[in-house]
Amino acid sequence: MSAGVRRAEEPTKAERTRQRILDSAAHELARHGYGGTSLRAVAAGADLQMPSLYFHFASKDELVAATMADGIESTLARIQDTLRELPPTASPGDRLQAAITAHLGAMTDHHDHAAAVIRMSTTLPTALQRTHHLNEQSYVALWADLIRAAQADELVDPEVDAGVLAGFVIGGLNGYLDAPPERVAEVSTTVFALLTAGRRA
Amino acid sequence: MSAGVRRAEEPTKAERTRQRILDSAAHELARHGYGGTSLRAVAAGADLQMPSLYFHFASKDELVAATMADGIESTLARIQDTLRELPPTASPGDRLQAAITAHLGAMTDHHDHAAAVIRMSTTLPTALQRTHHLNEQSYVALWADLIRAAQADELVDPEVDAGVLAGFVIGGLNGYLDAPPERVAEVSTTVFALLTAGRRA
Amino acid sequence: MSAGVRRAEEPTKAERTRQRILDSAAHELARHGYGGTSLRAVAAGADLQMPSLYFHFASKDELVAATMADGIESTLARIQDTLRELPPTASPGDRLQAAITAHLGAMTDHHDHAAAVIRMSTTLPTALQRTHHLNEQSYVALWADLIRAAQADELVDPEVDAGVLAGFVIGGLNGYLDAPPERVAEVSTTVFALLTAGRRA
Amino acid sequence: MSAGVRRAEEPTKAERTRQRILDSAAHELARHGYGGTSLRAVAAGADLQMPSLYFHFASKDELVAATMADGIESTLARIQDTLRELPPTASPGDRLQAAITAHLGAMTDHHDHAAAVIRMSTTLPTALQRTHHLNEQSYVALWADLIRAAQADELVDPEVDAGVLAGFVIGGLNGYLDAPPERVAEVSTTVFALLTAGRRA
DNA sequence: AATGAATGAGTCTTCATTCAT
DNA sequence: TATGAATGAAGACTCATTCAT
Repeated sequence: MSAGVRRAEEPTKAERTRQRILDSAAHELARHGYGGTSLRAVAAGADLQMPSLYFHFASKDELVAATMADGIESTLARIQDTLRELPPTASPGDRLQAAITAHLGAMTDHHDHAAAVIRMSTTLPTALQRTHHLNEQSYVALWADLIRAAQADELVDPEVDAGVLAGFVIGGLNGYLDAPPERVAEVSTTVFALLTAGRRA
Repeated sequence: MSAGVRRAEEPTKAERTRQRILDSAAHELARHGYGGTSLRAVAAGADLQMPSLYFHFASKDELVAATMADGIESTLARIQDTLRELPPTASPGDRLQAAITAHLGAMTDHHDHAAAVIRMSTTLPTALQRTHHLNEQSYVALWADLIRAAQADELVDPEVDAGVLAGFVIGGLNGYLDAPPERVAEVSTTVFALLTAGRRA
Repeated sequence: MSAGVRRAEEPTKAERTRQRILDSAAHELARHGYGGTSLRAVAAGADLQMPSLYFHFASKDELVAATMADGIESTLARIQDTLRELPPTASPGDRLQAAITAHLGAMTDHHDHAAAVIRMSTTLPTALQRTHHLNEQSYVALWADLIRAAQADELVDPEVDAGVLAGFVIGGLNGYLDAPPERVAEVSTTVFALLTAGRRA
Repeated sequence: MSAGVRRAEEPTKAERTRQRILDSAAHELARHGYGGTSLRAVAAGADLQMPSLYFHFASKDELVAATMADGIESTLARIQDTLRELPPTASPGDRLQAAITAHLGAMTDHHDHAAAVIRMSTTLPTALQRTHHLNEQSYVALWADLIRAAQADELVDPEVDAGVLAGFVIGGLNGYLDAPPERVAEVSTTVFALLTAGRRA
């Protein structure tokens, strides 16, 4: 305790515990879904007794909501950071390719958090569904924008509906959730080739 | 009943009840996952008391396994029937297009059964995972074959790995699980266009 | 059914089934007690479906009562037959020794039936306790008579209360319920020697 | 509580609850056997709700095992304490007599605990049988030693097998489980007289 | 004489949650 | 900041029993 000066970078003990809980929750939720995840297991994974969770989260649903937010935000942030770091000269195609790689990378790097979001989605209690849908839609919108830019560039077939295609691509990519990290490059290339097939080498 | 001859088409009372249970189970499992599905709810959906389930299935796991088998088989059968009914002159492209439509059609027609299979997969207890994985693999193999035939015909880019692509397509299509039936045609066209983009109009 | 003449010695099909049920019930009751015995197991042991028991017995309690009566009666009958078959010249000591051997013999020959009676006694529902106690008392009385006769003959210490001793002997003998048949003779001799120790070789 | 020093004599709240549960379990098990004892009844007898039992015992079997251990240990301890407190000058006969009285006393003082052990023994699930058998054998061995000492002293007929006799005596004594306390003296005398009949006044 | 189908009450057990400490 | 002790509701599953066949 020792009344030290607290820097922003040094997380509180409470904050560290909270993160351990979120990690454990993601781990369990990814594997057992909402209904199959018990707080006992979450607590055990965070080296805590069950009631201690209530110091950090008011209820199971609040914990689940926080876990999902954590997962979505980190994936979104990753893609946005990746795009932002591209040189201004990057073409729509470069941006699309980078997004694909970033999405696959997020899935392998934060496997449990991504998996929790993807797999729990439909088994959520109605209270949590609404929030999830909004998040999902804004993510689809991000991809639709990327695709539209590529279509404007004639890199992707302009006939295809960008929204439909965005949903298809996200669903397809999510199928590689459990793929080993070393296949990321291959999948990324394959998917990009598919989207841009027959146009500009 | 009175000593009548039983035709194959007249299901037993037990068979009818069993099917009601499977339908109800699919409904619940699709919405709440394995861990979130209670036998009480399944029974209620089949107009039965909970213990009556045990006359037809020995345990929750056996019921879930039967539900999954039901779902997979009906989708597989649908695709295979569709392909079989195509004229012998049908090209690999026709077959691929027909499969896409059949998959989407199965998802909308047997929504709950398909959804149960797709959504439960990862939250299954380990005992049931094995069976599921085998089914899944044989389904992926079916699609890989369709794709390879199209590649031989130069309709799909031969550079792309057929297995990877099959997984991607299935994942992408499954994303339309909840899409309204009237969009099936649009999605089907879009996906086919995507796969064959830039080749033979 | 073939309208045959029925002799007293040829048991009806129903009678045979009933006996199979009683045997199976004794087997289960001896091993699991009243509360631990399920009718399903009893039926299985008699090669029947559970509801079929109700054709022969109106309820679980009636079946249990019949099983106990069966067990007690057969043991009582065995001892009485043994005593009756002794020559009129048999001494009280001979009769006592014969009874001991008969009791031990009944326990090994009709092991399950004897065990059911002995072990279930205290775990019975109150409705059945009464009947059991009456049977028990008349059995103790039989032994008290045998002991009193031996005391009159100065073969057993006349100072000892015959009732107390009868209870002790029965309890002691019942402890050998699971003893292997080949030890019957040894136990029988030991017990008789104990009762008559120091008197008339 | 207020930061007090905990003495060994002051049992924890948990320890007190645990003992109440054990007492209630003994009460129920003695009357209804393993299969007939419901945790609901045990909890009620301990002024608890059923699930609260699981804070103290992980399962029904663990509770039953603890109850049996409790019963056996307390009886064993009682006899051993009694023997230890005898003056060094006590003869084998004195020791045997004291053991008989101690066994009967334990049965009346800790009636339920003793009865639970005695009556449940045979209806136990196989998992618990093993432990019980070991306890039983060491108890028989204790008695066999006492008897052998008395035989060496010619107080008990040396011809008789000490092991067989020990089993017989324990079984016989256990028959008095439900005897009223005021008969303990009479039974004790009777049994001792029986064992030593015809020898040394 | 026996069974197939079903059920209400009850089994053991786990759940999310509370609250005093 | 965390835990020890407890609980009401619900979980899957088994029970004895019924009744039409």
